[in-house]
Amino acid sequence: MRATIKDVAKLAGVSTATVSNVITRKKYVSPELIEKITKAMEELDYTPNTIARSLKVNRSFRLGLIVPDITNPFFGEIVKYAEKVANKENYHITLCDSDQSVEKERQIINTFIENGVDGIINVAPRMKDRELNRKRPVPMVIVDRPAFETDKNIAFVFADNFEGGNQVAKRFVEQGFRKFLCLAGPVDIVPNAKKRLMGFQEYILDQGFTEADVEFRKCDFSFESGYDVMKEYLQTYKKTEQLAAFVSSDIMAWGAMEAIKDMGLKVPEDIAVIGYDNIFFSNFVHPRLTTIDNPTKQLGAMSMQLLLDTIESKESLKGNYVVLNSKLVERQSDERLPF
Amino acid sequence: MRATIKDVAKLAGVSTATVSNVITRKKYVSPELIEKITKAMEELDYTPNTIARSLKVNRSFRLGLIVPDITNPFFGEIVKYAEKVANKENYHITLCDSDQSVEKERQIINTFIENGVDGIINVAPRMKDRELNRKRPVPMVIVDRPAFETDKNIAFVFADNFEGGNQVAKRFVEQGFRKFLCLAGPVDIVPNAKKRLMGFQEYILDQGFTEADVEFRKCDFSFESGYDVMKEYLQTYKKTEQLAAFVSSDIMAWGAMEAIKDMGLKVPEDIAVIGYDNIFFSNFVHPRLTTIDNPTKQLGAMSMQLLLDTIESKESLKGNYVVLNSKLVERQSDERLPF
DNA sequence: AAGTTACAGTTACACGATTAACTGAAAATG
DNA sequence: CATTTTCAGTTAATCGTGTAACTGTAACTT
Repeated sequence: MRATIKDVAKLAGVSTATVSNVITRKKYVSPELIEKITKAMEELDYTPNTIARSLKVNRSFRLGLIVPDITNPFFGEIVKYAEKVANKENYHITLCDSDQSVEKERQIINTFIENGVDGIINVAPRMKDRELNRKRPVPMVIVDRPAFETDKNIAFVFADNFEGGNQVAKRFVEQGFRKFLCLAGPVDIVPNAKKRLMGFQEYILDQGFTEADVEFRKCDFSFESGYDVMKEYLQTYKKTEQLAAFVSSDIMAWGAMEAIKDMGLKVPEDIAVIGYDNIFFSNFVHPRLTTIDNPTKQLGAMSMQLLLDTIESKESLKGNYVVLNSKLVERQSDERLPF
Repeated sequence: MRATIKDVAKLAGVSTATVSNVITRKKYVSPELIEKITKAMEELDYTPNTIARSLKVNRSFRLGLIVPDITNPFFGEIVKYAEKVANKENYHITLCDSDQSVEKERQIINTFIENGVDGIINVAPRMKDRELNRKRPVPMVIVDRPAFETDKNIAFVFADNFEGGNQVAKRFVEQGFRKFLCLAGPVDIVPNAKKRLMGFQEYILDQGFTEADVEFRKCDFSFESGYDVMKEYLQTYKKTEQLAAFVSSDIMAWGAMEAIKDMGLKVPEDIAVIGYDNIFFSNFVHPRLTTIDNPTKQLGAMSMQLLLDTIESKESLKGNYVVLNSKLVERQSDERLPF
């Protein structure tokens, strides 16, 4: 049986209050007693019962973390860095995978609250803004997704995806491309997917190109959809000049590049490709994928820091926006060549 | 403020015991009271305080999960499936990333126990057998790693990596290769890395080949080490016939294939490659990677099921071994060609 | 020296649930 | 009808902490 604070108190010949005081360091205890108590704790292999403490102080030192798919290294990285800063401050993470289902997301949030987490980090939620902003008894920070401003104890940490789409377009235009395609993500469901597309389109149109110069197709961010949609697009494609394709997630871009190869075309010679996310392995697919670096490390670390700061300060989140920068990382998949 | 069981009892005009009984369904309560109490719970938006319950019943319904690197999709998949079965039985997962450090692993286990988890799943631990087998107050199941038999409330779920290495060798030999290389993982630290190598070597030697026919190099399972070690190997490499390379993790194999390309050679024309793990994306690198399917789904699901079963039955784990099968998945990276 | 202050350490209650032991009225028994 | 049994529901203890309120001694004040 595990030793309790009473056992320690008895062995050390003091009251439980004194033992508690040496553990929490909230009151002065004489050096001799500290010594005696410490010895007793060691002898009994005592370790405080966190659950009992949680009940008493009404804090669990646990944080709930929701991701759409832990299998995706993009989310894996966010989790990793978020966890790093949580652990440094002695908080623990309860992870749940929502499988991209709004229903599950809802249910996860509820059980998190029942389980008494001190805060929630919700990565790329699929919920509608309105539901997201519902008042909850614990602070929640939303990662990788903007929303309309609010003050319901919630905050947002995300990269500016519109600007990201912009950068891609700028790059293509500056290199002299004149025919554009965007394989967009699920623009109806994922706000960032829409932002990427809009940033891309707007820049190009601003440069004097016409709607006919910049086509787009809807996908769902998965490898398969990148492959399928690109393949279908290429059925009716006639090469007249080098096409510039913005495939708005790396995983999807890998799929699109496979489709291009399978159709007997080459990247970048026939079709230049730029992705989005900068997943680690994108540096190693062939050709190395030019992409927008989505700052996972900062997304994870900053959102967690923000959450912990508000928990520790006992203040409320105030609907703050933390907007991070993305930058283009130039590799080989988008080289401009004589056609 | 959150409503408590007392508030519900008062509003419904009954004792807290009765409320508790309708929640836990352990005793008969008349339909009328159930009705009244349910209404009261709804009105107050009551939800039981899990922490208080945990303290009382000495169960937290939380499980600790340790992985070496959550960024690696191989571990991501294990986590995903483990979590799925845990949630189905209303358990929650606390995830920690050990960053492959034994010291962190040790510390994580300790805080898990302090935090009162009901059980621990330790994926691919880096600890030595002896420490792993130390008696602990909670059951622990070890995933993706064998160990010497023991009965200290511990169990093991893993795939037979020796047999996996065997299959790779068999495949190569049957296809008619006669010159072999193995880029092995960290054989001193990770038992499975050693098993893969041994399974590979033994089969080949059993077929009458000599030690000179089958070289090996030590790596650390990372992309970079696959790249670096292969590149270095190729410095002194003279092509005299098609080489068969077993690169014992997919991620490492991607690196090795990049190195091969960078050195002006081709896969599989000059060097055939087989990986290990069957990470999702290995189906999509170019050429599609032939590999051993490491059954992540089963590893995750079965280990969790085993853990939950013993927790629910209040029995102890008895050092059981659950050995899963792996199978070769044939793709394009190992095609045998006229040299 | 009497009265006040300071303070190390203890007593006892609270956190929110579960549950063994109890109560008392109705039903069953002979 | 008297006695036992049954059982829905209550009372009160308990889980392992933290902490406000209290105690008693020693030091300080005047």
